[in-house]
Formats: sequence, structure tokens, C-alpha cells
Amino acid sequence: MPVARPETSDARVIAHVDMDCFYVQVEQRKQPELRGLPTAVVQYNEWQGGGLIAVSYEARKCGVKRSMRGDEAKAACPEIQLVQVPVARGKADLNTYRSAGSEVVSILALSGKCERASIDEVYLDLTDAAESMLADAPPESLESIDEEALKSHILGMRREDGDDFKESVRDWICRKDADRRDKLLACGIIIVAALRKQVLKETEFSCSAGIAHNKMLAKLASGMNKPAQQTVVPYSAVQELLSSLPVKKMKQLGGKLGTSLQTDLGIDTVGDLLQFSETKLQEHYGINTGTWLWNIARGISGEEVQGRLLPKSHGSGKTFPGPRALKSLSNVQHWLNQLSEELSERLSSDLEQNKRIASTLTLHASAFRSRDSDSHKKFPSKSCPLRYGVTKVQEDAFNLFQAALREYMGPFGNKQETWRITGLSVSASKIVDIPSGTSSIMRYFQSQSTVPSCSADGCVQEHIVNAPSASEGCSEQRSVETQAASLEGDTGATYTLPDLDNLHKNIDLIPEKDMSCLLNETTDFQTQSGSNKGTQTKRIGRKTNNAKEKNQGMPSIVDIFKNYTATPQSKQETREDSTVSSTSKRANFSSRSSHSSEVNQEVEERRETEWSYKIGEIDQSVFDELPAEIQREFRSLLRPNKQLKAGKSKGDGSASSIAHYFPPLNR
DNA sequence: ACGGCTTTTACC
DNA sequence: TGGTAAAAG
Repeated sequence: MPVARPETSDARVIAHVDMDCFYVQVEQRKQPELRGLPTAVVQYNEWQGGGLIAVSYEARKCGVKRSMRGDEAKAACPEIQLVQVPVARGKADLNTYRSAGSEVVSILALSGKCERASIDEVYLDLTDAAESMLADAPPESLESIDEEALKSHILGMRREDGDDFKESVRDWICRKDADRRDKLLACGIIIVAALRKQVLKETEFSCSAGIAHNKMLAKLASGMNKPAQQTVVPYSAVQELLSSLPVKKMKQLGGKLGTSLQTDLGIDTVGDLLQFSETKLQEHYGINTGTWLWNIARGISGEEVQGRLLPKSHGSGKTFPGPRALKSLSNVQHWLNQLSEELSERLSSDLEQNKRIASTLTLHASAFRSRDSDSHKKFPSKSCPLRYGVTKVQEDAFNLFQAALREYMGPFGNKQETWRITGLSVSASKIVDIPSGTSSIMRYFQSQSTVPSCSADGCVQEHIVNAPSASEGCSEQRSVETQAASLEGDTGATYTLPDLDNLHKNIDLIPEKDMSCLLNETTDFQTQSGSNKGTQTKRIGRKTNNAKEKNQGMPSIVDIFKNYTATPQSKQETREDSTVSSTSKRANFSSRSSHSSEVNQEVEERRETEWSYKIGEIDQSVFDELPAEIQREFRSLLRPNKQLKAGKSKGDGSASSIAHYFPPLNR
């Protein structure tokens, strides 16, 4: 599964930042009176008090563990404060945590290449920053070292008591005769300490961090001293750190592979792993995994920090355990509608905030068939081109489900045989940026498609929102229209047979932010409450978009798209997909919401990163309606590009070949 | 009758 | 590719 990456010759400085019991901190910030109390976040579940998904350190002290039930936690720690995860549409709603995670990322991304590894974890490549610091203001030259940096844990350093300890840390950081690698790490210590302080100051969240020469070691280190501390792994400490470390503790070895190492080869620690030759490991696990294992046993891992601040996919799912398993199509449809609605809302936010569109919709389900030995046959996943619009997503998801169900039940859907659905999820992937740059494409769509909203009248509509979940401050707001829209297309529907072939043709390309209005397909555009459904997008954010004042009627382009998507039949010949590849430059008309800094970071980060994406065919009739200028721009975007992916080969010349379409951003 | 729910990655 | 499995938090 893992794949070998040779370590680059030059020493890097990598940090892994891990938020401390993140969900708990988010809830404690919301309810400061919970601070310092033993607290846990539970996921809604009548059953035995719900499941814990985050536990504060105070609660851990009394023996409360994640994956206890609420009841058990109460038993172990009677004074524990249990906070429920917000619920929307009958399922857990993690949006507040996602937003909080974004706040953190937007701060951490300021100092180097940044990868959002999960909702509460980030990798940073601080090599450049550390090198600059070493050149300009090396630690040894500093008058004083930050207190936070002095609290660092340095592996391999003997820990003395009290003040002596900080003194030895200071000595280590400032050592003049140190190895260059150590000096770089010393800079990393100072930088990370400053970053963590910054995060605390701006978000009120504490975090822990690991600092090392690669991701693997940084990740290992970040977990060694929690909460709110940082740990460094000097090169000289690697051997000792790894030799006694149980293999199961290493990332990627926590599952079956790690178990296989133990049971098949008798390997319990990384030290044991060290005894095996590369070829031996390759014999057992294949060339890639074998090499990878051999490398990590030596602390070698060249895996790069991906400069990615935004998720690559969005999904919404729910399980229906045991007796709650779904057994009727209409029940399945109901839940698919809920899930699709949530997904659409998130796609809408992504479009609005990040100018990205997703192009693939995937349905996953798990099922069993009672009264059959073969009852655990896998329920197949199915995907199709993603069409924007809640009802479209709902429709497509349901069609995908039915297609999968037929496959699952066999060609001659054995009459009388009964199925049960124990899990459903819909997800959107293949997300690409909408190129905008200096281009007027975005602006054009923006002015054409924006919907009447709260203009000068004091934003009345904006406040007619209902907050289904614990929404406040940074959480999400949902318009009443959205909810109303969700009521249509329910159980009374006729169940058309899935037609995958057709689905595949129904590709829609709606590259526009405010096309998010299409996501609520209430038929009356005049009464739409506006486009601000997006997470965290408050009206302050809309400053740049005054175009909304005009175009009070049905915007023509929206009309076009609407008709277009509504009548897939009329769709015309499909041409070959074109691939665009370019150095992205985009206009900066992003809002001044608290998210904008993240977005801008992301833009900045991708400045020289090549992006490439596919555009499905655009209906000629739609295309023809666009102004000539826009058509030209689209055509230039649609120019095919050879080296689509061409592996990880770095900054290949591709950027320059199209550079004149998208002049690079000024640094 | 499962801890839910998300997301990423590698493989065929 | 699309679909699957593993892994992680």
C-alpha cells in the first residue's frame, strides 16, 4: 500500500502540527465555561449515550477513552461534561469543526508549504523559512530565545530538572558547532513555537507539534508530548527512537500490514524490521511496499509535503446499523436526499468560497441480504458525472443506487429476496479550480447569474435563516428555501430504472460561483434569499460583488444553464474532452471573510503548481450565447495539453508553454 | 448490533 | 478508468 520515496539529499525541515482533542477545544471555545473541565464530545446516538469522538485531557486523566460510550464515560468520570455533535438532516454535522480547522490552516500556511492532512492536522515544509533564518538571523545570534521554544522536547537530550532543562535546550538551539541539519532544526523549533503561539492567540486552540527532517518522523514526534508541547527529532536520535518502537505505532502500519509483519515475520519493533534485507521484504510485500518498509526502518522517507489546503473530495454518509437497516426503496431515497442535500450545500460553499467545481458523483453503500449464505457480498460503488443542483444530485444518487442494487441482487433480481442497507454515502470528487485569473469569465458569470438578495435594504433576508445545528459564530447557515426544497421529490416519486449510459452523457459544466443558486431549485428565482448559504460567508464578504444590485430578473445565463441541465436529451454531440493545464492565476475578488486568508493562501500556494483538469463538453447553444470575448477565453482554456499528469515530475516546462495565458502572480 | 463519519492513497 | 481496500483521525 505505501510506496517508497527516496529521501532527497538536502535536509528538510518538516513539522507536523496536531490540534489537541480538537473537537473538544472547538466546543470549549463556544462554551468557555467548559474550559478546564473534563469534557468529551459525543456523537448523537440514543444508544448508550452516544459514542465519544473527542476527549479532553482532564477527562483522560480519569480514565475516559475515546470509543467509550457516553454512559461508560459518565461512569468513569461522573463530572464529565458531554457535548453533542451538531445534528442536521438527521445526521452528524461536522461543519463547525471543518471551519475551525480552516482557521488553523490559514494561519499555519503563512510560513511555508502546507498540507492539510486531516481536519485537525497539518504538515508544514519549513525548509525555506529555516534556511533563511539560518542565513539571516541564526539562533546563536539571537539575544533571547522564545519561552515556548525553550519548552521543546529534544529527543536524545537528557532531560534534567527545572531550569537546567531550559538551559540545555537553549544551548542546543544556539550551539555554534552543531551540524547544519541540527541548526536547521533549531530554526524549525523557533518557527514552530512562534506559529503555535500565533494559532493560540488567533484561534484560542492549543496544539502540539513534531519537528524533524521528514513527515514520518515529524508525525511520530508530534504525538510524543501532548498537549500543547513540541518535540524535535535530531538526526542523531533517529536510531534510538525507532529501534524500540513497536511497528504498529508507525503510520501505515497500524492495520493489517503491521499485523502481518508481526505474525508472518515476527517483527514487533522497528528495530526488528531493521534486520530484514530489502529483497526479503520485497519478496513478502512487493517491490514498492518492501522498499518502503526497508526505508522507514531507517527513518528514511522522502514523501513531500503537498501544498494543499483544501480537501480533494467531499462526502456525506450515514450508517444504519442493525435493526435500523433500510429496507425500502423510498426509505433509501429519503436518506439519499438528505445526504445529497448536505453534499450540495458543501459543494455550493466550495464553489462560492474557493471557485472550485467537482465533476464526479459517487455513491457508496453497504448492504446485506438476509436469508442467503452469500449475505456479505459487496455492494458495488457507482459513479457518474456530477450535475450541480440539489435535486439533480438527489436524482443521480438515487439512480446510481438503483443501478448498484440491481447489480448487487443479480441479473434476475431474485424476486422475494430481501436486501438491507446498512450504510449510505454520497461523495463528490475530481474537484478542479475554475480558472479565472485576469479573465473576465468569472466576472461575467458573476454579474449575469447573481440573484437578487439583500441589497441595500439592510439584509433582511440574510437573517431569515434557521440554524439547524449548533450554529453560531463560525457555523453554517441554511436558508429556509433550502429546507423547503428538500421536501420535494420524496417518496411519492416513481422509480425509474437506472440508465447509466444516459447519466454519463448528462455532464454539466457550471463553472460559477453564484450558480450556487441553482443548488436550491426552488422554481422561483425572484424569491431566492441570496447566495450566502456558504459556510462562514457573511454579508461583509460580499462587498466586492455589487453586481447583484442589477439583474433583478431571471438571469439569462442561469436560464440557459437551467434549461440545459433540465433537458439532457437535447444535449448535443459530445466532443472530446479537453484538458487544460496551466499555471493558475486568479483574481483576488475573494471575500474578506475569515476564510479569505485561507483561500488566498491556497492561491498563493498553487501559484507555481501546475493544475490540470478536464472540461466536459459544453453545449454549443450555451457556448454561442456567450460574448465573443468570453468564447475566446474559453477556447484558449480548452486547448488540449499533452502531459496531463506525467507523474510527479516537478515544475516541468508545461507551465511556461501556457504561461502567456496566465501570467504568473507577482510574488 | 456497528464507534460514526470523512478523507486519502494505492492498486488492478 | 472506475471501483476496491486499507488506513487514519
